[in-house]
Amino acid sequence: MKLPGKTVERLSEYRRTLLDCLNERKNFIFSHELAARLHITAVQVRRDLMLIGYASVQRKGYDAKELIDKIGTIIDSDESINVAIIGIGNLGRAVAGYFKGKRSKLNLVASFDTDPQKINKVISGVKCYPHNEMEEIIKSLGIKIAIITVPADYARDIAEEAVRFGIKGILNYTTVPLNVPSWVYLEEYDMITSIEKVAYFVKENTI
Amino acid sequence: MKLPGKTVERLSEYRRTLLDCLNERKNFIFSHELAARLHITAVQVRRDLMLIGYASVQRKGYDAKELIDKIGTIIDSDESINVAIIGIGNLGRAVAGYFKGKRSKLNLVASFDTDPQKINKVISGVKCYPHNEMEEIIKSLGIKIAIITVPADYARDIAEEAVRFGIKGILNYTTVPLNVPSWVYLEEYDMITSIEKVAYFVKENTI
DNA sequence: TAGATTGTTAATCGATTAACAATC
DNA sequence: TAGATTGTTAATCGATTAACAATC
Repeated sequence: MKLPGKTVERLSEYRRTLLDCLNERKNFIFSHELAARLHITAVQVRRDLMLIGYASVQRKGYDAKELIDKIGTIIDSDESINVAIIGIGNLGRAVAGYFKGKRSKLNLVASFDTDPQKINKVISGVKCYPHNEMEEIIKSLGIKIAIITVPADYARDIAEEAVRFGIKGILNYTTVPLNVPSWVYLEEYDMITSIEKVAYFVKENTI
Repeated sequence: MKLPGKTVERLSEYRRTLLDCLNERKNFIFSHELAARLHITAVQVRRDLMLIGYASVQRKGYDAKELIDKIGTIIDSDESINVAIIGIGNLGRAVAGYFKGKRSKLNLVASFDTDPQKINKVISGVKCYPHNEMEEIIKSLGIKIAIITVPADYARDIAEEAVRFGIKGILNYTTVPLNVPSWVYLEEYDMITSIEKVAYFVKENTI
């Protein structure tokens, strides 16, 4: 089932919001409550859940536990997926932090760097391997997703290598747009763009 | 002139690509060349530039220097805008790094944290102030934009304070959706969502 | 000239929202 | 029951792409 990208993003957010609900001992939630927590509309919630074929319990709302499981069957893989962070500087460590304590289908199993100070140490909970062992480690651990947080100048080469070694999905946090073959899924995020966008709309709002 | 958000994002990217061109001593660029570097279509480039009213030099393409200036008049403010990073952990430091050496209208002038180890030190090129001086510093320096990189549990309170002290735009990197008044521009980015999205489409591509 | 490139309108695509009958 | 909530279709909105006349 190939869902719209935006729906996939929201499903990820629904799931985490529902986990919060469970922590609050709130086991059922109405569409408008879920919507309010995420600052979207109730219609959007219902439409997304319609797309994945989940129905509420009438008069009680959505069963948080059930819906969490349902979302899992849609967006998670059957087996766990191994992930690597390439470039374990400040940004890489920040990203690594998000994996800590999260038991999910996504396992952060390696990081790569060229700094001798970092190599073979455990940084932010994950072992850092030298760049020249990338091929071996990616293949032996079956790593499928790479998060690229290297300095801009290395981004293109690193991505090309990662793809050659078998990576199937890339999350690119460098400011360099990457070129990947069609069978590799690429998601790019550029912090500078975001900051400039905020500045633009602040300006427009105050005119 | 209120441009579509997506166009604003691309203008930011055009500008940086054009700066690369100048560094390569490439002073003129055709729409399809600019498009190729960003992996978008030439039509999109031309349409965006149409929206800001920039015309090419026939047969030579766009004048990089001129277009950079033109984009500046559209997306930059007249005066510089002061920015603060709230929470100078790994992510905060990574973001701070993007400001280094960039001479733009956006000045990173302060960071805030509660860790006594960090307070009153210069971290990643910017002085870190204690959390309890936020009001004073935001007001005295006229800080207009806050980048929030604190742990999730503090996000809501920090945002509420920032808004109360005069912040007009927020870039939220925590996983907590924020509630802000309508006159504050809010941009949110959630790394977990992005990673899960990549995992979903990798799965769908390989089915 | 012929071919490449452009700016702009119209058409298409995709995502959000409005409307509403059905349920409890 | 009356009111709240739901799932789903149709309408709207916004963004991208196709089409094309104009320029050099």
